[in-house]
Amino acid sequence: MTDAPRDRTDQSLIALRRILRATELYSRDLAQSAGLTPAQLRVLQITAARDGSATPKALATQMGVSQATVTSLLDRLEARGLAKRERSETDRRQMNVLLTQSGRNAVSTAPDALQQRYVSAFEKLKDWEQAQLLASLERVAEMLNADDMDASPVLTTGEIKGPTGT
Amino acid sequence: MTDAPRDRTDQSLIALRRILRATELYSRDLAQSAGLTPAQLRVLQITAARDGSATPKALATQMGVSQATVTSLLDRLEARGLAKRERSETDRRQMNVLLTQSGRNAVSTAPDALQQRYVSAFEKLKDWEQAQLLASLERVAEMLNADDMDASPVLTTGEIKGPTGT
DNA sequence: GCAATTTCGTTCGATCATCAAACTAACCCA
DNA sequence: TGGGTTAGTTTGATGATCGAACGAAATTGC
Repeated sequence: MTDAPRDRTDQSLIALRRILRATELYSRDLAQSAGLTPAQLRVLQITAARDGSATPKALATQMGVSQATVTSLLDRLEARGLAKRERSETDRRQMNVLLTQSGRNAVSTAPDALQQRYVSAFEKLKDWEQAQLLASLERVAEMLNADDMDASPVLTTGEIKGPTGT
Repeated sequence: MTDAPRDRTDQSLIALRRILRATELYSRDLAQSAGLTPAQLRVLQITAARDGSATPKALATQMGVSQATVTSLLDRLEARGLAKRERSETDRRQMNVLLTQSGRNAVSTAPDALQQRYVSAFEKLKDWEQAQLLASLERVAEMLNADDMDASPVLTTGEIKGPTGT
């Protein structure tokens, strides 16, 4: 009973962990090389990816942290002149987070190392290999995501799935 | 409707990010459900995986954090009776980190949710699909790990080296 | 054998991330 | 108009993380 098909499950888990580990360690170096913390860089990246504008709420949701945390991250980024806040015109409760020129610089100065490395390797693959890899990754993502974990930038009205029910 | 024939590279990156995101958010819930922080849980898990004994140095290396950080994590775990430290006999500079019964409990009480979810899905796949998925994951892990995982410098706009010399 | 060096872990001081709870301001609905 | 809801902040607390300085043990050089 040593190496049954069980083995494959384990191996795939190990591979998955290697992927996670590599990217995690990477993201730290990456942020550091831009003089930022991982969390701060993520705020900038997400904002940049959203066309340079985002609300704290959206950031909190997408990052999976509380709004209070986002406030504190924004405070720091603003203090360093990487982002700025502006009241929304249409809904004056909301703030629009905008990147400054410095902020945009920081984002492009810190190219996503994971992305770079991965992309260059991916594009060296043969066509059918790419297709295969893509299918596999999507499958894994599905397997992990199961339910709709919110990948959408837009806010969905409705309650927040919180395990703590009051 | 959703996607125009987007580039495969992009799509695979998106899938990869979904994987990372899912696992990251997951690991937080997971640790919390065990009354621990993610970092603390990882110390316990790594120690458990090493047969219940590890040195701070080894933990620091594997986790990718400084030794000082490990010291502080161990202080907390020890204070809560989840782990304990013992001087090594063979090399009295070293400490052996050991799990207490509580510590072992905590590890098994916090089943790796990611693992659970993934495993059950994986094992539902057809045999050839499993093989395919495994191959793909290992490939991606390779792509990310690349032999020279050194803290690569910043930018390097444009050209990207390909040290894929097997 | 002994001084110099390296390795292992800790302490200290500082910065940052993170949260919950309480709070303000704005929106919305009836 | 007022009650309920939503967006964001403030506050106070805990924890993760690091670098630098440190002590102790091992290793190396000679």
